[in-house]
Amino acid sequence: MPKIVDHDARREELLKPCLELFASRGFHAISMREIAKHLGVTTGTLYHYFDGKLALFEQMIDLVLAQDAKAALLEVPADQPWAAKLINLSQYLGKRETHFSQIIHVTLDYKRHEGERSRGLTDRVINAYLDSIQTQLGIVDEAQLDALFSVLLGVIVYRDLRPNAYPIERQLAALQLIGQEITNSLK
Amino acid sequence: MPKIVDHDARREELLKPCLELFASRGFHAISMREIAKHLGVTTGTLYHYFDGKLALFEQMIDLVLAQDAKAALLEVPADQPWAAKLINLSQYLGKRETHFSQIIHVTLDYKRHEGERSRGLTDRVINAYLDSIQTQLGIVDEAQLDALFSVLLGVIVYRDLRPNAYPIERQLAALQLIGQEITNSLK
Amino acid sequence: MPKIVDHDARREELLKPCLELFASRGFHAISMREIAKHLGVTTGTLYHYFDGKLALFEQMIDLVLAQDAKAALLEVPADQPWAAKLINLSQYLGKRETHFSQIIHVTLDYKRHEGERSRGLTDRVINAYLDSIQTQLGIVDEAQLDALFSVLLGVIVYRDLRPNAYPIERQLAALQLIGQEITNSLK
Amino acid sequence: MPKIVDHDARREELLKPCLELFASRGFHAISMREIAKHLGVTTGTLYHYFDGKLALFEQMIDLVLAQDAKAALLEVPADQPWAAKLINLSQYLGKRETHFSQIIHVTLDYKRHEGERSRGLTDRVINAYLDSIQTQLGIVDEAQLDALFSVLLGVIVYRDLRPNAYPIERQLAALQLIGQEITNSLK
DNA sequence: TATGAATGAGGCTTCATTCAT
DNA sequence: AATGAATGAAGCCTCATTCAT
Repeated sequence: MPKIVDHDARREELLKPCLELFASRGFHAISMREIAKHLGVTTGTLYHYFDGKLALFEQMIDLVLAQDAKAALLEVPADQPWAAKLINLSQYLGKRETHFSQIIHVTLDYKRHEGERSRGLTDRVINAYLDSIQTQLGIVDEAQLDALFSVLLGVIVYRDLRPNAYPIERQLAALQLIGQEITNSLK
Repeated sequence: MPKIVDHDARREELLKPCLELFASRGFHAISMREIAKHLGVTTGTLYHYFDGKLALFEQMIDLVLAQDAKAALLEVPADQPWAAKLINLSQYLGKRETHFSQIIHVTLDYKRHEGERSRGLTDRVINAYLDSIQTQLGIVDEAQLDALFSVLLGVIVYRDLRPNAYPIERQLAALQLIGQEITNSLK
Repeated sequence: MPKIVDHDARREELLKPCLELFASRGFHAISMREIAKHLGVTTGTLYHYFDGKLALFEQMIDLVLAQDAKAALLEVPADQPWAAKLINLSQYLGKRETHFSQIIHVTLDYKRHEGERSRGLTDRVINAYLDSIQTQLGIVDEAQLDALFSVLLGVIVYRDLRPNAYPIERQLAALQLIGQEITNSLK
Repeated sequence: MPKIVDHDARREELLKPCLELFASRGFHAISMREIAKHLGVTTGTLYHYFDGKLALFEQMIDLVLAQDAKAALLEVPADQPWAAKLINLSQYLGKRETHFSQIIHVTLDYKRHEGERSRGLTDRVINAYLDSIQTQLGIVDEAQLDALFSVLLGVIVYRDLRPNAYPIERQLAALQLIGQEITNSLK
C-alpha cells in the first residue's frame, strides 16, 4: 500500500520536467533516451513507470491539468468588479506566460495524434481552462467566453512567436480601444 | 535535348500539397516517404528538387507566403468605414480558416527548429501577415495592431482545438460587448 | 542490477572480426548491415557500442595497433647477428602475411578520409611499425630504416596483388643479389 | 566510320581525369554524379559512353596502361651499365610518383571487386609493369624481378602514406648498404 | 526498483541507373 | 549526342520498446 504512494510520487517527479521538454521540442522530435537523460534515469526506468511514450505524454498533461486547477483556485480574487478581475487574470497569465505557452504547444501537439486514440484529452484540457475563466470572471454568455478565451490564447501564442510584442495587459487595454473604434465606426 | 520540365513549376507543384501534410501531422511526424507517396513520386524525386526535408519545409512556407501576399492584395476592399473593413477581414479569414490554421501550425512547428538555423523565417511569416492587416485596416497604433493580430490568431487556434466554438465573426462581435463591459465596470 | 556485460570487452569482441571485413571489402564497400550480420548482431547494437561507422573503423585500427605492439614484444629475438634478426623478422612477417596485408589495406583506406578529421591515425600506424622494426633490428640510419620498411611493405602489397610471387624470405635473398649487381656494375 | 573515331576520342577525353578521382577517393566513395560534375557533363552522358560505373573504371585502367606502355618505351635508355639503368628508372619513377601512386590505389581498389568479375585485369596491370621493368633492366632471374618490383612498389606506397620519407633514389642507395650489412653479418 | 544491452522497424538521404525528350 | 527527371534499392543512423539481470 504505502509502496503505491511512493510509486506515484516518483512517477510525478519524473513527469514534471517533461512539460518543458515536450513543449520546446515537440512530441516526435524528442526521444525517450533524451527524456531519460534529462531526468537522470535510463529508458528502462521510464518504461517501468509508464506504458510508453504516448502514455507518458498523456499522464504529464493530466498532471499539469490537476496542478493548474489547484493553482487557479488559489488565485480566485473573490468579489471584485469585472474589470479588476480581468486585470488580475491577465497579470496572472503574464507571470506564467511561459507555462501556458508550453501547455498550448503540448495540446496542439497532442491533438495531431488523435484519431489514433480517443480525442477526449484535448477537450478536457480546453474545458479545464474554459471553466476556470468562467468561474473566475462569472461570464455567462458563451460567445463572450469563447471570445475572451480566444484573446488570451492568441496573445500567448503571438508572444511566443514574436517575443517583443506588447505584453498581455497592454494588448488587452488596446483591445478596448479597438472596441470603441468599432462602436464609433458603426454610428 | 533535355526532358521538357519547367523545374520551378514542378517544384511548386510538389510544394503545394505539402502544407496540409506538414500542418496536419507535424514536421517530425511525417516522413519523406509518406510525403513522396502523397505526391505520387519517389523519395528520389523529392531529393532531386529539394536539398532535404527542412529545405522542402522552408520552401513550402515561402511559397505559401508569396501566394498569400497575392491573395491579400485582391481582397483589399478599398474605402470603407473601419468596422466594415474588419468585418470583411473576418469573413475572409472565416472562409480560409483551414488555410490559416495550417499556416499557424506550420509556423509554430518551424519555430522549434530555429537556433539551428537563422530565425528569419518565423519573423518573415509574422511580419507578412502583420503588414497585410495593417495595410488593409489602416491601423497606426502598434499595440492595437498587436492586439488585433492576437485576437485573430487566437480565434483560429481556438477553433482548431475546439471546432464547435463560435465562428470568427460571432466572436468578434462578442468581443465588442466585452469591451463595453469593461468600460462600464470602470465607471 | 544491470545486465552483466563488460562493455569494453564486448566492444573489442565486436571490433576484432572487423579488420578482415574492412580489409577485404574496403570502408565504403561494406555496409553497417553487413558488418552487423557478420558479427551476429543488429545495426542497433553496433550503434550502441560505436558512434558511427568511422568511429568503429578507427577504434578497430587502434585495437589492432595495441595488439600488434604486444605481439611484437614477444617476438624480439634478443641478441643475434644482424642478418639473423632480419631473417627472423621476415619469417614472422611471412607467417602473418595476411594480417599485415589487411592492416595495409585498412590504413590506405583510412588515409583517404583524412583531412576531414585529424591525420594523426595514419601517422600513428606507420610510426608504430617503424618503431617496432627499428627496435628489433637496431637500425640507426633513417634512410636505411625507410628503405627496409619500403621493402617489407612492398613485398606484402605485391604478394597481395600477385599471390604466386616469391615469398618474402626468397625476395629478401634476391634483393641482396641485386645489391651486389649494383656494386659490380659500379666498378 | 569517322564517327567512331570521334566517339572514341571523346571517350578517352572523359576517361583521363577519372584516374585521379578514383585514386584519391576510391571506387565506392565517389559517385557517378560527382564524376560527371568533375568532367563537366551529366550522368546521362556518362552512361552514353560507358556501360556502368565498373565499366568506366575498367576502361580507365586500360587506357592508363596503354599510355604508360607508350611512355615506357620512350624512356628506355638503350645500352648502359646495370646500375645506371636502375638510377634512370628510379628517377623516372620519382618524377611520376603521383601517377604511379594513383595506379596502385586504383589497382588495389579494383582487386577487391574481383570474384564478381574476371580477375584478369589485375594480372594485366601487374604484368604490364613487370614486363616494362624486365625489358628495361634486362633482369632474367624471376626472384630478382619480384624483389625489385616489390621495392619500387613499396617505396611508392610508403611515400604515399608518409610523404616526408626519403625519396626513391635515396632509399635505393640505402638499400644497397643494407645488402652489404647482411653480407658482412653473414661472414 | 533499476539498468543498459539488444532489437528491428523506420528515419533521412544518396546511389547507380534508366529513359523520354 | 546529350540532358536531367525519375526510380527504388540501399546507405547510415535513430527510434521506441523489450528483457535478462
